This record gives sequence, C-alpha cells and structure tokens, in this order.
Amino acid sequence: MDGVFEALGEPARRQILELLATGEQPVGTIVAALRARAPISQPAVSQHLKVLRAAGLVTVRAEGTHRYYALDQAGLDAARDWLAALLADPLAPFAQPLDALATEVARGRRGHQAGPASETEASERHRGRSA
Amino acid sequence: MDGVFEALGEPARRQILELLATGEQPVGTIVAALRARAPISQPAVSQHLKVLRAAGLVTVRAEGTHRYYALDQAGLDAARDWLAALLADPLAPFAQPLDALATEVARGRRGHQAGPASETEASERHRGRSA
DNA sequence: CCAATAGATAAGTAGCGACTTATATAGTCG
DNA sequence: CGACTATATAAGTCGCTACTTATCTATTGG
Repeated sequence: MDGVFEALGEPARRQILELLATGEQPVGTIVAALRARAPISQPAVSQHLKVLRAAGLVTVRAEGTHRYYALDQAGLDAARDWLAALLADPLAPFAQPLDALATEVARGRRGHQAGPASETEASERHRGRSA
Repeated sequence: MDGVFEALGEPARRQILELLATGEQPVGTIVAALRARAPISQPAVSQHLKVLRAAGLVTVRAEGTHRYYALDQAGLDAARDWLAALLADPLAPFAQPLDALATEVARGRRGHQAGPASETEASERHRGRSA
C-alpha cells in the first residue's frame, strides 16, 4: 500500500476513483468513461489500475472474463489520515526523522523570529543523484 | 488553487507540509529540514514552495528578509473534501461530465453484470497529443 | 477445440517535472 | 551606499512516468 498520494497525483486515476465511487465497474466501462474526456488506450487504463491497486486505492474481483474494480478503503483512509494529521498537529505527530528537527524548531515559533537557521551551506557538490 | 493532488504527489512537498504542521517556518529552516533527509538545493525548495502556493496548500508572510510559510486550510480542505466525496457517494456527487455516464452505469450495478460497454474502439489514430 | 472477447503484460518513446548552477531581487546593517 | 543574507527566478539537463502498439493469457460460447 505504497505511493498513495503519488497515485492520486494523476488526473486520469482520480477520474477512475470518481467513477468507482458510483460502484464497482469492469475495465471496459472504465475505459469508456475515460474516453469521454480524452482518448486513451485500454493498456494505459490497465496500467493506471495497476498503480491504484499497488497504492491500496482499489481492489479487483474477477468474475468470468470480467474484472470488477472497486474503491479500497485502506488507501483512502491512509490519505485521509495523513491530511487529518497535518491539521490536528498538537506537535509533530509524524513518525519521521524530520520530527527531531521539527520539534526543536517548533520551540521558537509563535511570534518570534525563528532560530538562526544555520544553513549547513551545500558546499559539498551533491552532484550524485541516487534518490 | 489548482493542482492540489499533483502538489501532494511529490514526497519532498509532503515533507514540507509535515514540517509546516508544527507551525510557520522560514525557507531556510525548510531547506535545512529537507536536507536532513536528502541533499537538495535551495532553489529546488523554492520551486516546491511555489507549487504548494499555487495549489493553495501554503501561504507566505514576508517579515524583513524572511518569508514565513504556513499551511493553508484552503487546499487541505479541498483535498479532504474530494476524498470525503469519494466515500460518501450517495450517487455521483462529482460535478463532472463523467457524471452522465457514471450515473447511467450506476443503474446496472449491485450484483448484476454491467452494461455492454460498447467500446467505441479507438480506430482513430490519436497520435496528436495536446492535453 | 476454435474463434472471440476481456484484460494484462512487454517493449519502446516522448514529454513533463524535479533537479541543477548561475544570477537577479529584496531587505538589513555598518 | 555597499556588503551581506534570504529568497526567487532563469535556463538547461535528465530521469521517471504516462503513453503508445503489439502480443500474451484467460474465459466463454458455438
């Protein structure tokens, strides 16, 4: 269930989710729906569905030669929870290494000028791209 | 306020939002925070902030030579609302041309095999990409 | 069993978007 | 005013990802 927001970042995939919000649909119907907006090939849709599935945003149910896709609460909940955490925020509720810094920084907020922000200065030539 | 989910699709930008959840921060602090995870240049961060601003996810407040970025409810609400609409779904609450089709399709759902999905078949050579 | 339909996978291409360095703008301080 | 800090913009490069066509697999019906 990885890459939820990456999956949501693509308009065509959001449109698929909107369609599935009306109930489960076979691929053919999804393709037809997307074509109402812009020309797209069946394989392209199949690939989008694969991404949505990997993100935990949809589930598949095979029935005969058809495959019915439906919304998956799991991914949607993950997205909703992340957004909720942003607003809730009683102080860095994110389980990230970022937290250490964020928490420290947070001490100096509210009406003050924040800390000196010591700018490690990228004197290193980070030319190497690996991420 | 466009491209909310596109903006959220980028990990670095989500990390920025997570940091801002702890309170408004100047750019320098944001840069430092991102560098705790991976090397990144200041202009790159500036560009991410621009995207977030365009999406209505953050606001800026200038104070002296510093620019304080903070979360913007507008964009976050837009995202939350879209997700909520997906699950609510008492029948296609999306204001999209898709609706016509979706609604029609929805009639045949629930345990039935959906309509014939007449596959307009992309016999046209949609090589031209403009969207 | 064979033809036909539904969908997924393979392989290649193109364009967008996230990065970089270099430079411009703005505000502060001596 | 001129140097310095903080941030934004310009311009160019490169990889990822969304697309394409071609093909494979699976299920059904005759």
